[in-house]
Amino acid sequence: MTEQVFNDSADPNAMDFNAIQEKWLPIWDELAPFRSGNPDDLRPKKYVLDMFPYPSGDLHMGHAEAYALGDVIARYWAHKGFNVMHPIGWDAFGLPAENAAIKRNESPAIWTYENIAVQKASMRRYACSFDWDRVLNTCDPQYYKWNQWFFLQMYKRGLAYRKDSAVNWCPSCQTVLANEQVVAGLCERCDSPVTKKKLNQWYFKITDYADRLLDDMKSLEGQWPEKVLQMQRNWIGRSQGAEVTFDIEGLDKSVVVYTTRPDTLFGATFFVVAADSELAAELSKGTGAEAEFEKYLEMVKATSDIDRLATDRPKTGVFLNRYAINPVNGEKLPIWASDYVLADYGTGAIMAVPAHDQRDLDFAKAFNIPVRVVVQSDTDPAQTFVATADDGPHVNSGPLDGLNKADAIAKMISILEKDGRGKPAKNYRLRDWLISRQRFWGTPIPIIHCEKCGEVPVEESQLPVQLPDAAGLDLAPKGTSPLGAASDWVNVSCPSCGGAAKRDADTMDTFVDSSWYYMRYLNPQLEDAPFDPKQAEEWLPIDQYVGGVTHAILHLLYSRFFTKVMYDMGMVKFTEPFTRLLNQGMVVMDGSAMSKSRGNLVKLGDALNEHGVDAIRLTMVFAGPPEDDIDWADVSPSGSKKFLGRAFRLAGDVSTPVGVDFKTGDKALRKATHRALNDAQLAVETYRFNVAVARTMELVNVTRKSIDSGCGPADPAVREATEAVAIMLSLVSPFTAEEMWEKLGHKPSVALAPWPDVDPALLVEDEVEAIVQINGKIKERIMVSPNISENDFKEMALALPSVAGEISGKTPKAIIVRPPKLVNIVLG
RNA sequence: GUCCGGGUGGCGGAAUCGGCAGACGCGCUAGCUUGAGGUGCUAGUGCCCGUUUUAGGGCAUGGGGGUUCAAGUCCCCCCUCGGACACCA
Repeated sequence: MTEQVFNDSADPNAMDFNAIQEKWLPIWDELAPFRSGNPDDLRPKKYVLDMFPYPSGDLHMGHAEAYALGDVIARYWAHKGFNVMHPIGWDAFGLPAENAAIKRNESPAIWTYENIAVQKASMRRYACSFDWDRVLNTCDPQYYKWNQWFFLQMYKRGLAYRKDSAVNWCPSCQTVLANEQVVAGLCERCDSPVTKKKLNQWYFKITDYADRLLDDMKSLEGQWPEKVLQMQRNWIGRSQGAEVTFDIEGLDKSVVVYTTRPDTLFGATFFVVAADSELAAELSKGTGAEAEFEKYLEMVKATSDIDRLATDRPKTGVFLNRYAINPVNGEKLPIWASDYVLADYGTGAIMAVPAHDQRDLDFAKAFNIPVRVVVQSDTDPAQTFVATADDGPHVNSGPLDGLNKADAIAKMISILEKDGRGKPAKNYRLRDWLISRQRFWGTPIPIIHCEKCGEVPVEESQLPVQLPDAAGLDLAPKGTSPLGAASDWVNVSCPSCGGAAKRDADTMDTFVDSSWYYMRYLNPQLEDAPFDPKQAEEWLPIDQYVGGVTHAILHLLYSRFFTKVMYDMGMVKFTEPFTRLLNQGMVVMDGSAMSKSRGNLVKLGDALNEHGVDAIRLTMVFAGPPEDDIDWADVSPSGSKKFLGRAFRLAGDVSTPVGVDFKTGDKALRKATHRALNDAQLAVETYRFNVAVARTMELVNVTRKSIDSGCGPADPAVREATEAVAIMLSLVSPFTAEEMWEKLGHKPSVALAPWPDVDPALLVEDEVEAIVQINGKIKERIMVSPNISENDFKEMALALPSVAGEISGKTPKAIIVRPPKLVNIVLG
């Protein structure tokens, strides 16, 4: 409301941002400058993609930053003559819609489509350069049909399977979670402590692709943030080592362990099996230790995941009254059960080498188990209780004595292989992707369970398996899918035998939806395939992906997996979906994340009402490097607005007609213009958008000076500069740029104006400032030709009176000459 | 604990190769414009010392060391902040 009071409507050069927003939006709707589907379009293609939003309420400041940055890139490539595809859609399945539906007692679809409409209107207002002909919603049956289709292809290829397993269970959401959705023992969505539950669930076999997911990252190096690559590497967690087979004393059975340090086998002094493994139960039988073991196991089961993850948790365990035989020296190693060994990693059993593994040492200390050093080092783990992991000569290790780590590992593996007691092995942290969810608002799993025939896939011709009407269904979380109660829907006849059967009532993890959505944008309406392979060949892979780092593992890993599966199916010819990735930072307030509860929430709508779309976009882009967080307390939208006014006023001052020959214009201003264009394009291409804006500001400043106290408004160079400003500014603040473009006498839209060619001749300076140093201290500044010869430069420096005076009598020790930048005379 | 990033004025941040540290902006100060200003414009603004008109000098990119004619940039050690992972054998 302050706006009306201070709105300077008397000044004909002032901009009323509300008016120009209202003016241009309908014109842009009409012109659709970012439509990318024209088959006759011969421009080379670029695919720029922003991560699609989840439709929970209106857009917020975070969206505003991400979309401003994506827009700079998309608009830039359009100016550079590319046919840019920049689509948007909605990640529309998921829990918030379902929770809202429960609260409002209506279908999740209503809430979802309402929010989509709100967000879509905000995106239009925000001048996002989206291609509105390509929109998709993942909750539309035309979309999720293809989730089901992909599921069936996975199933055919043995990549979708069901198994019984202790899965992560969120007691609050009442559904299972993928490993990736458990953060520090808590549910990613609601922060409730996650528990374990034995369930039969569907998985995608992402572990089959572990090596490729890891190795193919080579091609992403330098294109993706190193941080994201590192996180994915850690998540996949490949390790190299060996499997070693131990016999069990008194049992006709052997147990295999996985170790990364087979070279320390002579240092093993005990043996541990995961307390919650089948193996532990089996080994404890008939030893007299069963009762002890059962008691311990109960305790372990009662321990929550967060407690298990506590850093300094003391080691616990129970001796099973059994011994494993060390295959290299025949020693008897006591077998313990403990929860520090995980049942689902490696083989669930380990050889314990306390001298060289901290966890084993902690355990040995707790239970008074001997420590035997087999790799020499300065400190003694038995005394310091710090395990040594350094390289060094092996001792107490028979044939390995004297060898270093690498040689000892190789030798031990060859010894074990010869005896048939072991072999090289790899292990991964990555687990298969659990995709079943016990909730309503998701893609139904296209499987029918028949008592006679088992699991029967739905015929492809019968897809989509549509969600039933939510009306009459109880969506409240209760541990089993609400779909199970939709009797008309769930009861079907078996496609195989025709007998009574039931649909699988679970729905898919919504990350399935987002694993391939970027391909659907090619033909969102296509009916007989997920996408047109010809279009895929033209547009994919994505040239530039923009989104938050929160998806560093989940979405980006799953998408890479899907792409590789599609490659194997012959559907696409590339193996990585996202060629370049930009992770924008967050918008925070006073150092912490904005939230209603903290009371530091800035509403995007309020910010736009107060400062206008252009100023907010400019503020987002100019605040700093895109990867860094923006603290809204540190930035100045009113400063942005002021600059936009300055830029806009240039257009009003230009007095030459459209088409005037720039070549006759003021040379200094022309140079500034071409320098700015050159620097800005380089900056945009290297994600230094804030620097591109700074160069635009500089050009505005020198143009102002030229008009007021230089060549004057009638000089053609002023038009050239102002047109360049309009085009550079259109990346960030399209309304102002469009208004300038019109004032300059051009037809809309400035978005379609080609980026002016930079004249290399104008980038060359006639004279540059050089510095003359004596002993590294600046003495003089002189103007020299940029291609001055080394000798001329040196002579010129030495001839300077002040320099000559200082040298007089002394012989310089060295004269460093770097034309045309500096001369450094070292007197010593 | 392990692995990644960072640390530059009062603030956000610039700085292809090692070559003028602090671009651009915010804020601040003074002045002009204005009935008024939260507008516009002009000038100034890293820190310290010095300068009656006449002026220059020193110190500065978390700290310490090193390489170099020359270091924000390269090397070593340390401090510190942030993020990710966290019993993965």
